[in-house]
Amino acid sequence: MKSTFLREMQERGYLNQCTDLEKLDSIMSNKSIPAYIGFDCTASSLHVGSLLQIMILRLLQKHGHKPIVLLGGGTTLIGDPSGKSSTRKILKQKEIKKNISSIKKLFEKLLNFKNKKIKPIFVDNYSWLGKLNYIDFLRKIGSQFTLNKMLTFDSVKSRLDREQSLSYMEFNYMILQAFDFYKLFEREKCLLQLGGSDQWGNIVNGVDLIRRILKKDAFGLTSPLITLSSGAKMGKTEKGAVWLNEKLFSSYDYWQFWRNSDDKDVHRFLKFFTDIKIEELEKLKEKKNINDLKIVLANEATKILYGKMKSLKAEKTATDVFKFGKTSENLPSKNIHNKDVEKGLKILELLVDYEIMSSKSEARRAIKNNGIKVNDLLVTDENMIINYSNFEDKNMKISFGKKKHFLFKIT
RNA sequence: GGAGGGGUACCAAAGCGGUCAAAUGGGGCGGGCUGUAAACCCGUUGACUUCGGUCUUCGAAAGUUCGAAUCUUUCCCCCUCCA
Repeated sequence: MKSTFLREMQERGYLNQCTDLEKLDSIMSNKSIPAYIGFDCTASSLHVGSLLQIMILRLLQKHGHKPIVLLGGGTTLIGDPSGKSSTRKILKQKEIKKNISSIKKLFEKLLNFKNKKIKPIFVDNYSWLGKLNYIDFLRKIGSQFTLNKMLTFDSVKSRLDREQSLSYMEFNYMILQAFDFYKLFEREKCLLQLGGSDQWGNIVNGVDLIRRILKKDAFGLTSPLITLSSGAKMGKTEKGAVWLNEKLFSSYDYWQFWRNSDDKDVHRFLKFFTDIKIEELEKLKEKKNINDLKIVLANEATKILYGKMKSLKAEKTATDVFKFGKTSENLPSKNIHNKDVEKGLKILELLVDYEIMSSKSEARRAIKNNGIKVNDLLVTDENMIINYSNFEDKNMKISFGKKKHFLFKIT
């Protein structure tokens, strides 16, 4: 492969399927092109499930191509049926707008805005989808799609095969996404759409549409679906989704997320989710054992999202807590009122009130199972009262299990 | 439209008048071992509790009964076969 972008895509394992790899290679090796990835705006942030796509956008920039970030304000109103077994709840337009602006901020952290030539373009497909005239659209675009073909696409077929209902609205999703590509091709000369392998059908439809109407070549490229070695989908933990937003998922937890990767996932993840060069990775693999590589992974991944400072801080906190068993200032902290401490607070109430446990029953259970520690001392009595004597320097550490630690500070 | 089958906890699935807050498996959580891993082992998995119990749950509502996840009626939803 001649194109440096495609070569690195392949080396890093981002490459799954391409509509015409050879031709794309010859184009990309000759000039800089705009390429786009669409993102759903169903939540106020993206989670690690979308991280691979973000890494690909970064890679585009690294090799001198211009990324277009499509935030699907229009398509999110419809809901992509790909890979879903049932219709999702449909969001209000207002929420989607809010989500878009919040997701945009995330990209501002992750992409390069300094170099004018490759500065990302943000587009919201509502700006064209929202204005469509139904009849015109059917005549111009709808006529290019045959039902025969649409019914063969996985996203449609799997729903029908399993006799799960698929609304006419959702059925139209792929046409809208195809239309997006067509629009971006016209407006921004966007030659390439990237996406996860579940987007293949949608992407191919766009490529076809451009060929039919404009008689021009466009390309589609998908990345593999990343799963954990356990087979689970990436990005869900006991805390819920691993969000790429510090308000929803702290940088310390984010660091921990990577640190706790399965051995079998570490090498892949280093390639997928860090900026470390492939050759350097090979050397690292020889130098470090798997457990230390996890620290490298956590550091590098956290660095990309939250910067070097926060990454170092998270590592230091982790070393303090896990290696030295110390209480670290940087643990997730909770403020506790002076008057509560003065009165004395039952441990059960404290655990529930400060959202470490979701109910008193759960808290009781945790204590019974030796899961709760106050300042590293096992709590054996569920009626224990927390007061000043538990604080040292206005600080108290409460631990649930071996990994979840919280620092309580008196205010 | 006709004939059957079914909706049970996070998921799958048993129970088919009391002993059912509901077997079993998966998942989750905690403990042990370890490397903050995997595998394995143990415990736990509705809420509240003065630890005696109490309250709310088996698609929804009404009923029969001393007593219902279990029986009856109506309604909603899903599946299979026929048209």
